[in-house]
Amino acid sequence: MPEKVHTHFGDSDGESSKQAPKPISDAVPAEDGAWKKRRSKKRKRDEPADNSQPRNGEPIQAPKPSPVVEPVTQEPKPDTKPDDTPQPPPNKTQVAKHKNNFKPKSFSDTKTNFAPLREKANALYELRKKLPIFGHADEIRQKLREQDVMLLVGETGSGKSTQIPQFLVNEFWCRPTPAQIPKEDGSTRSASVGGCIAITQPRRVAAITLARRVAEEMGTPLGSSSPASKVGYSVRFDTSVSPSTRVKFLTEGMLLQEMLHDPWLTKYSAVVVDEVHERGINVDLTVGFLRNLVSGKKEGRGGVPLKVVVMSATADMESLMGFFQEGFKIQEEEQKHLSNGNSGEKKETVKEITACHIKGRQFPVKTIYSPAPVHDFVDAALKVIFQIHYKEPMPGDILVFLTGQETVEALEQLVNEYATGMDPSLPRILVLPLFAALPQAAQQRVFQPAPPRTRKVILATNIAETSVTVSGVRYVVDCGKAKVKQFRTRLGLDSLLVKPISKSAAIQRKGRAGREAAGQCFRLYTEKDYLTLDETNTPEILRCDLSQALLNMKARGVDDIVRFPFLTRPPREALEKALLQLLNIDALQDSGKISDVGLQIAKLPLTPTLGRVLLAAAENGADCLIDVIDIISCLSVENIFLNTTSEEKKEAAETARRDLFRREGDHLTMLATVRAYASENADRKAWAERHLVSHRAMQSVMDVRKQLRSQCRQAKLLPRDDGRDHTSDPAPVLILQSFLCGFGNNTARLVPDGSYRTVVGNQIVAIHPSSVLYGKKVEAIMYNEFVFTNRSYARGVSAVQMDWVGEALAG
DNA sequence: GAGCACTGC
Repeated sequence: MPEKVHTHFGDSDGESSKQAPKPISDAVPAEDGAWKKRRSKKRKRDEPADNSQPRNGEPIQAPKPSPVVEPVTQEPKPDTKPDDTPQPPPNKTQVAKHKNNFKPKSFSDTKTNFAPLREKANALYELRKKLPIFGHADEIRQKLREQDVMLLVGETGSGKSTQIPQFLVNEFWCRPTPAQIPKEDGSTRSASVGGCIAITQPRRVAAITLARRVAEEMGTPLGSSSPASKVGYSVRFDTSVSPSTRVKFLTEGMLLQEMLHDPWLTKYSAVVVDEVHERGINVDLTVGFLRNLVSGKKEGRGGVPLKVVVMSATADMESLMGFFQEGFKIQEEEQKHLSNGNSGEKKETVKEITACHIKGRQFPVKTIYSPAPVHDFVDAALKVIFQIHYKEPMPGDILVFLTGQETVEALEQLVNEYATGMDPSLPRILVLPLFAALPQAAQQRVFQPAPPRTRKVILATNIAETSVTVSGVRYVVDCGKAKVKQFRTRLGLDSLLVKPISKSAAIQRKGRAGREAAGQCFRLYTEKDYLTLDETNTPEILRCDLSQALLNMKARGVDDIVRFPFLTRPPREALEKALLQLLNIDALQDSGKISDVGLQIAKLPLTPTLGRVLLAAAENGADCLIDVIDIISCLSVENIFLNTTSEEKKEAAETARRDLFRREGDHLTMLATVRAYASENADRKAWAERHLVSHRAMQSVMDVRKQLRSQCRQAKLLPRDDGRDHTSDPAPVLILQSFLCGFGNNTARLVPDGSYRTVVGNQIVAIHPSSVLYGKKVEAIMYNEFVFTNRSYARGVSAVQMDWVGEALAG
């Protein structure tokens, strides 16, 4: 019997609310967790026929003009006479010389006429002047003339990501500088150092969007569209730069990759590290290497300084300050040590790290806590959604943060159910789910404006916290939880668990309500609970398998891992485990130095284990390698098989996929799928739809495959001109044995009670239901992933023989 | 009987 539900949400800010909350619809569920019982009638969500989706699974992008143009509330300040006005267009003769195959992008029509670009830039300049950061331009320039390291806290909406590079690009220190660089034999060579600014981003879309925006603001074409382009970007599978590039946006991974070849970053005068607060493992490595660079002697740069700007949205700058100061202190002590006894020498001025805090432009967001602890946040969210809908004026969409697909779909169904019983005089409700596994076209619906008299209710996972901005949101409902992946060193297994978020994540979620107007954030937890949350997110470096990070460091000559400047030092146990794993796959010599195998693996865009598999396959011949590359490509993208959620489709899917399934397991099934997809020359998209295979995922697979093949050709693991179609039958035994070279530890054998137990550690493990071997009993299995969700699952599973496992483990 | 979010010459 549905009870009458009253709004429990008090107003925590002490501001008196205008009126007492009204009771909301009678039609709100009574029992806790009622949604859990409704899961049986899930509706289908298969990849729709749509040709407009971007290629290679590029994350969704809101169709908004730019990531930085914020609503303007203040009067423009008097003109500050900046010296970074848009550049005059480069002369036409220069452009005309390069007539051949520049990828025409959005600037194709302006290849020889930059006037429109300039006009646009001039118009944008008016907007730039109003950004909160704009008034700080001179201060920032001045500080960086004197110091090499700057920490910059810029709240959301401050404009830091687009403006900082433009403030700096015309500084005197930002020009290419002739330098003498010592060679190994003691002589020197002349080279030019600097001239470019790099700005790192954690995500690909962000790097590309920002580059596009800054190019517009600077009145220059983007990337490779013209040789005169001053702004470019570089992300995996897509690099767009020109000989004149001065400002380059890149992903952190890309900068790390560049550092493998150019450890002194000689192209750059400055590196701007953006979004440090997100603390992905790549950003930790980046700042570690950068600290070594700025506090060292810079011999590889011929002494030319590198400016480093570290930017964050949260004010936790103290640890970063200490981090860079420690680097300078160590350097100073070393110098003191060297010049010992020479006390008359003038002491160099102590280097300082400057800091700058820029207020953001956000509208106020009122926080409303739950007065009592919430047991079922799906149920609580349902009530709050209708409370908002009944009480609050239009317009104003609602963004609800949930933990995963399951809770999103459950709440979706509930909201739709109760919305049908609503008073028809009320505005309608449009429920839109949003999570990464959702097909592109369904994700795009979130960005379309709501029909008239309709309120959008977006039910999202963490994807909406950082990766995606939805406009129109004035109300945020935050369940206070998120799924977090945690690597457990001792068990060698990943867990995906629902955990409370951090304060800074809670603030981030709340901020999503104040981007366009004043908003409200309903927290489905008490204020007391909020106060007990961690300040910041746990850095990824404490939560993941470190073997790839360590191999990266070793490949850059960091032999003593313990002395590496970690922003947060991982526990010794985790480091040791990673070292052991690298030793196991022969990536390291017994001395701890990197081996030739290790060096080869480090250059591959793969985890060390997958890299090892690739090298092992190469030893089994080119045919085997070609096949293993196909499989590895599948393993390094999202699931290639679509979920078949509806009953009718399920049977059709089984039939359609039957010719792809291989009894050897998931690996050979993936191979069959890639081969069939690749040999489909007529219409791959239709083929994918027929077989319920994700076309988006397969496009990424083809990108990775192409990249890996080309790298293997370069490394002479594959013959140069292997243009011919690969048609020989696969050799399952060789393929699986190659995989065992990397995954020998990821094996389990069937025990008499019918369950599988790991060969190393004797732990119980179940085959994941997504596997073709689900429910099958074989002598032994090898798997790519060992994950704990509700129980321990092996994912990416193939049948193997125990004697192969023995051989692989014996080395 | 199941899928937080990112990323890589």
